[in-house]
Amino acid sequence: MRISELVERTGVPLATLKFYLREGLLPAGEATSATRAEYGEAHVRRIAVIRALTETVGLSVQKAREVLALIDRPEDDLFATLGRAIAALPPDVTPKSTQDHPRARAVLEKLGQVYDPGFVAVAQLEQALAAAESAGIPLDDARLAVYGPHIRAIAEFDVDSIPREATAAVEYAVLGTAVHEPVLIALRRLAHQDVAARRLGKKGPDPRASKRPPARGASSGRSRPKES
Amino acid sequence: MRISELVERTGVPLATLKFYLREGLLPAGEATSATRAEYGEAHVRRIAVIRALTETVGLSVQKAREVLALIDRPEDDLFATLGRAIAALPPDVTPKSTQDHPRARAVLEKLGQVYDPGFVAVAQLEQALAAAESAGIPLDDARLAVYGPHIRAIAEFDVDSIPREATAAVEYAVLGTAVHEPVLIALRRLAHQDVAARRLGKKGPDPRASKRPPARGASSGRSRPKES
DNA sequence: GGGGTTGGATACTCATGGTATCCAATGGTA
DNA sequence: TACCATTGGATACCATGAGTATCCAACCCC
Repeated sequence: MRISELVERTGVPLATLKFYLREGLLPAGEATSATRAEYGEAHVRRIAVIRALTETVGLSVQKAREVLALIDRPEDDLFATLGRAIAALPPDVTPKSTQDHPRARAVLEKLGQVYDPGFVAVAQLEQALAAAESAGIPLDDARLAVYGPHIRAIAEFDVDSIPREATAAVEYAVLGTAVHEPVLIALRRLAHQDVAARRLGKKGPDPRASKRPPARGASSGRSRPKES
Repeated sequence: MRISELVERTGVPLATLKFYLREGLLPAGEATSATRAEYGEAHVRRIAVIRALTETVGLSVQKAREVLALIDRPEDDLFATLGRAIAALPPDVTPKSTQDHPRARAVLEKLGQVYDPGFVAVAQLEQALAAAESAGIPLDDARLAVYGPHIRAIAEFDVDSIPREATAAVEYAVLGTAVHEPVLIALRRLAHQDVAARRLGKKGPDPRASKRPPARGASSGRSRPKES
């Protein structure tokens, strides 16, 4: 298909597609002449991934390019590739990687995970812990004892669901890590609202008591208050 | 203390503090004369929160101001305030709020939570689900069955740990929601790496052996769920 | 064979998030 | 009391990022 059809199919403006082409996010179509190139379904999909990465995951064009490059030319080592992908994900961490990450180390030790300062995610965790601390809400042991196992269970499912085949595995792992984060965050926010509504005696026709009803399939509440 | 001391204490440049003052993120000090104002510990803390919100949580100055305003002048309704805070958190969602959110609705129904299109977080979830889908990794039932309960358990702990006292509750809830998100994300990334190392035979930047037994609740690695 | 796409290059715009200058009033110190 | 560095406040400036818009010349298809 021609580029104008890509515009129609994806809803992305022509100028923006040209920008993605320029920036190397979107591979060029197959040139059929000096002024014509042929694009395929792969381009449509790629554009959707670009938008997902930039708009929803919140990556800069630069970071999105790095992630896409990992998918396009996966290193043989899934583990290292995953590490590189994580380095491209927010929050950006200042490359003082040589330094010690005391909070992260303490947390990882409590979780029984290896502390390796070479992991970018360790620096990200350190930064997040420091931020929580300076906001006056440090991650105490009780909270960690809750967060740790639940997050680990999620991560185990994630890793188990990675396909075996090497190329697919990289793409699945990299995109899955990035793209499910906003889902988890949104689920937590909604759960907060749902739990808060039930616990804190919500106004409205839901005078349910403080005990949590079965989480799955147990609908029956309705009409939760809306914010603004 | 004078502003120069704030600079020392926080490490934030004077020009930047003036910028925060201008933008209304940081309240003015108590003026003692036309060219002198007194700042206190509260200002030091506020600056730390501003940095946490902008650098780690990734809020724009505009959004950070909204969140801080909620903390400074909490509405009487914790629930509504929390909703407003969530609306300031990324990802930014296009305000087509009237519209239907089919994916989010389906997910919430499966979780037994109420679907209320008025929640900003519902639109955020819809966007995240759509992004996952277009990246080729939709949230299938099996994954939801894992994510849902674990996230809910986390959310229940979060809500239970909100202090009773009204003013403190708002600050705690708002900052806690925002500031623990990067922690959870970092924990998941590290858990991915840890689980992957154990499952797939580790070869990271650190050749240290993985001597720990298969961690909690682990089923050994099969793979292949992928149903995209 | 001519008008409407293209590809490719270049230039421009807009919003953010700071920085830097300038100024005039201080006010602590000598 | 003189004086100069420090403030607050206002305004101007700058760098980056993410597109947008324009041009142009080569095409293609009708």
